[in-house]
Amino acid sequence: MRATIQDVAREAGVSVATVSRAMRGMTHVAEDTRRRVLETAQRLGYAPHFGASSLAGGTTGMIGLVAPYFHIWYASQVLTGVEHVLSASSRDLVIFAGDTPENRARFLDRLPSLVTRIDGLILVDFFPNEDELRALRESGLALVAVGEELPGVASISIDNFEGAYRATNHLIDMGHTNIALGGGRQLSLDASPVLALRIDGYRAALEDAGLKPRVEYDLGGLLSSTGGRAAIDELLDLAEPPTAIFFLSDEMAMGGLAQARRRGLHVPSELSVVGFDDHNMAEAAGLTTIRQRVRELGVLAAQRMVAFADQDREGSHELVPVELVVRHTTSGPH
Amino acid sequence: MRATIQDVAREAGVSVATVSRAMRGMTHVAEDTRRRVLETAQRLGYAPHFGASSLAGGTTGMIGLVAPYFHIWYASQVLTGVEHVLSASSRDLVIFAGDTPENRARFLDRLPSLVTRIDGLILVDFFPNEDELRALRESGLALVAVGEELPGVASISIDNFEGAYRATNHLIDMGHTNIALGGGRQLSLDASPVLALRIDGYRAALEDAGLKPRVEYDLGGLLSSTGGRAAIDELLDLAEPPTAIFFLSDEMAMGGLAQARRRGLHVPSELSVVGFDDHNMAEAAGLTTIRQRVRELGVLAAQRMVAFADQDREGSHELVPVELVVRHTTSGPH
DNA sequence: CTGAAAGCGCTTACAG
DNA sequence: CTGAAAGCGCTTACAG
Repeated sequence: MRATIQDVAREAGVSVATVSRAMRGMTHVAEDTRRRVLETAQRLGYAPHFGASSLAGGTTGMIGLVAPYFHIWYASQVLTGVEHVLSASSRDLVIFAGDTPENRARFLDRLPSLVTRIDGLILVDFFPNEDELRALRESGLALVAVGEELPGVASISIDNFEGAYRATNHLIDMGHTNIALGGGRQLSLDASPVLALRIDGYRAALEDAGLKPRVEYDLGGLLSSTGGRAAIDELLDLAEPPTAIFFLSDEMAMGGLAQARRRGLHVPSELSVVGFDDHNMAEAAGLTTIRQRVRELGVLAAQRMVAFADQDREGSHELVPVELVVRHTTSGPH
Repeated sequence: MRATIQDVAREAGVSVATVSRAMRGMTHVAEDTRRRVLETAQRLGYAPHFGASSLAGGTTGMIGLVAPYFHIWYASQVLTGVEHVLSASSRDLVIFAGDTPENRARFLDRLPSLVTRIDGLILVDFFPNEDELRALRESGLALVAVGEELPGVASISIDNFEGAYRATNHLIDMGHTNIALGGGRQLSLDASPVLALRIDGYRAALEDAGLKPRVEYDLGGLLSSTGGRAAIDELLDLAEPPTAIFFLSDEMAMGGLAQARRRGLHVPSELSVVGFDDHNMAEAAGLTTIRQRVRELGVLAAQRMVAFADQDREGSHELVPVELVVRHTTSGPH
């Protein structure tokens, strides 16, 4: 049988109220009493009943996190960052996947039932529309968004525009004028403000250098290694192939790198390649890329969430800087 | 204000007991009544209070999962598999990281308090020692282990021995006799039965083919891309370099591939390479490897856990088969 | 600093 | 099929 607060109270010769106070480190408990209670609890293997605490206290100490997936590099990095902070402050993490539209809808439907399960919710790349955002707000949960700026809610993201600008600029600095964008031709940009920002950054860099973006240099393909392969194939079919390509993600870039090699295109002498992410395989691939410290996004989000417990919730946006990492896939054009 | 079961009962003109039964789909409720209750609940936006339910009912509908990390390929794949199944059966997933010895200890210490938070626990690559296993058992939580066989607990893993055997055998079939093992010189094998099994598989394949394992062919390095680089460097320093290498993981193999290329060693003509995992970047790299369907491990574990709710818990071990995927990094020796 | 008591919102026998 | 009531194990004013 589990020991209850009653058992501890009896054994320690105090009331349950005192046990409750002592266990939670509240003030106004004599040191002597506290010691005795803690000792007794330890001896009986007592741990408060979670449900009873949350019913009586109104708080759960659990934080939720929704992300599209967990098996992709980005989300898994955020997850680890969040987990570290939360476990250090002895909160637990409940995760929800919102991969398909149905799962998202189901998740949103469950919001009312989540309110008694978690104290706050971290949204990773959630990109809610107005209705969804309203539902989220009305839930009353503490909210932190990572990966996007959400009006009125605390949010954290990297500077996507700046990252893409720098990647492109690095290529321009090396003398390239014909620079393609791997993944630039996307089906639905509305769904991902992140990609839209990167594409804008690429364009801005070109324009600031007096270069004209060319439609045929916006290459298709998903941001995966398969997409990178497709982009390279498309590039090789161009009448005037570019001398450099900026891929919107490292996985895509690495897929592109492999395909370029396969098709006999030497990198960087015939084609310079820049990625985006600094994926954990990027160093091995020698890939020049934009490093985004994703784990840190998770850390900051969790810290923000933990801070909510104390002070009140402010909805400001925080931008984490990115960094250009030059490795071996870029050089001047020949 | 949240609506409570009282509110619904009053509005629907029934008792709270009836609301409770109707909401949970229990039998012995008139269809008419149920409809009315559900409608009212819907209208009031009622959702049962989680803490109250678990306090009164004794069950939480939450499942825990511990893994060393979540940002590594393997764990994140398992996680996604588990999440899919659990969310489909409307259970929630709470995650715990046991990366450092301190975190493991902390996690184990919290076991008594977890009992009222979760109904069951999925252990991913946990490798508990006897004491830890006893603590786990005594918690009374439903247990499922993935990645290892745990005496007396339901467990699921791939056939590590067989996978390594096949990888090595593929190399032997192609005519290689000098086959190195990337990652074969590990510091502490006790900690990872998984690696021990793979190493055994490699040795067994050699011996079955009448080949002698050579100590100097057990290459050091962690199972990461950095480790792969180190292994290749070590290999190139050997007096009689092997013509093939089996890496204990794909990330390691990909790191090795990159380093081989950098040092001017052509794959596969000068060195054949086989990995283990079928990591999502392996296809792009053209890497011949052993595919382990990790996501499926997660699916099976979660299904097993869900089944526990109904029937009783049986502690059998389930082996998920692996598969050799031949791509472009292997050929005969020259 | 400490205790008695109400209350949190459910579920579950027990009757009917 | 339905309801009244006890009970789950805490926390929190309120007194003292």
